[in-house]
Amino acid sequence: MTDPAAGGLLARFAAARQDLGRSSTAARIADLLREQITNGELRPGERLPEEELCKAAKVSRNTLREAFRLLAHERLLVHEFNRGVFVNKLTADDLVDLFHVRRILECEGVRHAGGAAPGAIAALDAAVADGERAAARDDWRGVGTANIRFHQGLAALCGSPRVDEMMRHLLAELRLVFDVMGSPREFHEPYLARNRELTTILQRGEFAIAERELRMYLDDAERQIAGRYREREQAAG
Amino acid sequence: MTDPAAGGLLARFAAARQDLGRSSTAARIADLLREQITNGELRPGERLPEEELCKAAKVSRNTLREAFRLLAHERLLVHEFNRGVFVNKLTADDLVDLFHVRRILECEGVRHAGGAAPGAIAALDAAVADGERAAARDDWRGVGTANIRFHQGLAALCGSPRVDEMMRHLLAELRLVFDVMGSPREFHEPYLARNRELTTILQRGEFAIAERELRMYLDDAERQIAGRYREREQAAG
DNA sequence: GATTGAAGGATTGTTGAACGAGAAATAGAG
DNA sequence: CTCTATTTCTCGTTCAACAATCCTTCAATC
Repeated sequence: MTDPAAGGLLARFAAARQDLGRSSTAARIADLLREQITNGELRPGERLPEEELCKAAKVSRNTLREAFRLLAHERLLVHEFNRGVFVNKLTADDLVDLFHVRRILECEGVRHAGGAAPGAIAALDAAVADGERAAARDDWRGVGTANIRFHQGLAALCGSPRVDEMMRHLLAELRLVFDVMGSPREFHEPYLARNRELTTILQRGEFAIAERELRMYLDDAERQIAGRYREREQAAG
Repeated sequence: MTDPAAGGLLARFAAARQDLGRSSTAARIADLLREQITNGELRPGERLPEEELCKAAKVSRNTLREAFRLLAHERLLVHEFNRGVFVNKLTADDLVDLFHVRRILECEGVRHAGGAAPGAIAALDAAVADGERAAARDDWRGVGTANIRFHQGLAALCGSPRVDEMMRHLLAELRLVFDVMGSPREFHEPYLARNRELTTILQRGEFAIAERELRMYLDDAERQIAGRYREREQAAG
């Protein structure tokens, strides 16, 4: 095909062509489902009946099943043999593990931020600035989205496509938890300033300090979410 | 269903029952394909034609497609829209990234091995012993399998199900590389002693030393594989 | 020789109908 | 209430069909 040594115009043209509507219906349905899960329309524990969903989506049941398989690997759906497919419902253990792996990946990124690609720290700054702008116009969903981008950017300091993908999955799973957190404002607001502070420390090249700060931040966030989880489970009886 | 507080006999029975033939045909076909990929019968770059494969496996094409979707998330297969499904072929960049992420996960495990679950270091010892036994009877495939178990065990020192899964995928991908490594004996033999040494250091509780040793080990392994890769690509012209 | 365009064949992606198996719900008896 | 049997629902799979796309081959032109 395209000679990899040819760089420039031809390589860019080929790459751009690759993106033009070249996705399967199954992938598109998976995107749709992912969107509904992460924006809260499909809730944790909810069952996804094939017949209903394929009619609503106007696709065949086989195609829907392929989409389900695509989403199962992101842990957004849980496939239970002969019982159907459910939106994943995180347990307290899941939460502990999620934060554990976040610590591994995000702290690794921060620890080695000195060797990160040129624009990686600038991207953090941009995410924080976007969050601040969204807060200024009371767009708390936008703040949440910028926050997610910020954390994706911390792991991206590792400069590893596989780490990036793992982090995407972790953050998608974490999105399932926002359900229990109540007001987006109340949840996200305190972290805006902390994101700004972390970014400033990183820009100063104080990576060990940044790592320490990030650990405390993640500990606090975990404690907060776990606390709400416990309340929720007690309220459910 | 089973009361989670009921522990003991009933919980163990329910868990065992969960494993009894409760997998779909799609999952079973995926297992079969995974086995063929990891033992070298299906080679990197090879295309998997649906019509042929579904006839050979005696399943319907829809079921085979579901199996493909299941394997794509492990990066063992690459799904190219409208062109078919291929056994993944690792690039030199993939190799660098694989070792990068291995360093993150395995070194994290070793660094914090002091807090690992009680049997975790014993499991490393068992894997090394199995490798030594396999070598003694000239079973070099068995040595390779024990080596993989050893590395899975290093990451398992983290005590995280998500890390375990990530590591499983990394090691499965790495299996794709063994194709280029020639003689299993030549490849695996030097690492037997190093696995034994690493385990001994861990058993002595010298975790920082173990981490240093593991980094050198992974650097050496990476250099070796990358060298063979370059040779192979030059030989291919 | 190289390049382009057209045609044909192969295969992928999707659809819909059908059927069997397993789980869940319901009904009836003690 | 518990237990058992039956019914209903839906999941998992199969099959056949068709449209769309890709790949290969061939012919024409420079």
